Amino acid sequence: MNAPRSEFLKVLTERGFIHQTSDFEGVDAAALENRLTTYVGYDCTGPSLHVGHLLSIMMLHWLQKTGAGKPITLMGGGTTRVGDPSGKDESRKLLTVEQIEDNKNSIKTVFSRFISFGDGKTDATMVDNAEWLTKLNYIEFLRDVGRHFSVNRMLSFDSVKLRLDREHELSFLEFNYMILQAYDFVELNKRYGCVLQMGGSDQWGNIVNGIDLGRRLGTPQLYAVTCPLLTTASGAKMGKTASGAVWLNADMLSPYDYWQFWRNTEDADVGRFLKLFTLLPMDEIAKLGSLQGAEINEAKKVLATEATALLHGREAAELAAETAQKTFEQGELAESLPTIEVPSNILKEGLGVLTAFGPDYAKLVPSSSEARRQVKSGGLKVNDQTVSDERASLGMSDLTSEGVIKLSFGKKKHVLLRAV
RNA sequence: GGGGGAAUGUCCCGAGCGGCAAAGGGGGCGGACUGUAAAUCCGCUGGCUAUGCCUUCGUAGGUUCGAGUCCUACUUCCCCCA
Repeated sequence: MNAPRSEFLKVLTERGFIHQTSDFEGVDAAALENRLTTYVGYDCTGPSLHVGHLLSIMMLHWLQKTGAGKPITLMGGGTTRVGDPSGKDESRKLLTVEQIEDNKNSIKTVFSRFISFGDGKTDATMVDNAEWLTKLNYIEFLRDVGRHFSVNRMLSFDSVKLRLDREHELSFLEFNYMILQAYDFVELNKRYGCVLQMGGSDQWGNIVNGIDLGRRLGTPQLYAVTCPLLTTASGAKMGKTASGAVWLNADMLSPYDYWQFWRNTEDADVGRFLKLFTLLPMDEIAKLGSLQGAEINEAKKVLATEATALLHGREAAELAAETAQKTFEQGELAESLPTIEVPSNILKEGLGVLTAFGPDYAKLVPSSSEARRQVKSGGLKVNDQTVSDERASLGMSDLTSEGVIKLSFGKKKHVLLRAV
């Protein structure tokens, strides 16, 4: 792999986005000529994307910023009805068409934070593969596209092999997923002149299938670029918190919690994440990354604020930083912590601690039983006092002078109950 | 087509003479130590209106006071013989 000549690949390479490329020089050349129309596909399996998707979104961001080409965000309105078997042990429950539509609309909102849409040459476009996939005619499709796929070869792909090796069911429906994704690539080439597909490294096989299909169907040369699968330095899959995935939609995960997620990055990951998830110049990142010992906390704060600012805006990021500073460094009560409203008449009657921490109110623990266990191990606090009696109840007298009750789970997770 | 084996706690792997909320790991969570880090050590790891009740061992029935455990059928997978 020679040094890239295009700004686009230079940025991607030095920031650590690239896992594999099908033809580095080819992509480089297309980027130099600013004709690197590129797509990334997003399934509509959930109501929000999560940090795992962020890498590919950032790649589209750089694509646009360096002027290398036009970004296309492909919503998998059609493919989600089939379900990608990659990396999963079991097939997902089939989502209804309505659910998929809802998810799609909810997911869509995030992209405009990172790339700008419009009609200009490098403005991004959003398309939905339901547009063409739902209109396919089975027999025609088999004859035109299906004949180019070898089942022998399909069986050798990891996404399929994993299921077979583990003796798990793989339905014919899912087996078709890679064919549809390959077809998407070709279709996007025809419609938009798209020549590059990017995605996570688990998508490599699917993307290469698209390139092969394109060659057989006579498209210009297509390319693949994949980014590494995100793991933390200690090997854990990245993107999970106590309360689930690290969502990108603000209504699924507050900017404060999002900031916290980045703030808790492992030491060894700080430099890498700054390169991937912020737009800070490389020399500044190098400076931050070289901090040692406790000083590295400063770099983590920068990472948290910059990453949050990208997604939720500068103002929300700084508020989150400030909230964290009050809560963690000054030990004060920050009123900007995530807040749950509780009708005052419920407080007057007394609200059981277990219930208050549970899924009906603070949502800090998933069940009363879990709350009970946490009381035993000293993990729950009310107004910074460890809860020792699981039968205690919260009342109006627990309200602080600010009119709230601070509930804490562990050392890091805090929620305010506010009487209304 | 015939014969033999397997499916376990809805994160994963995996023990389980008929008395089982079910051994042991991994992962996760909490506590201690720290720097809101890692490593290490300790505890927890089905739900609930909770000294009790309810739901869990591929699916559906059956035997039994009692079934993850025995029987029958079905589903899926693996191995051997054709």
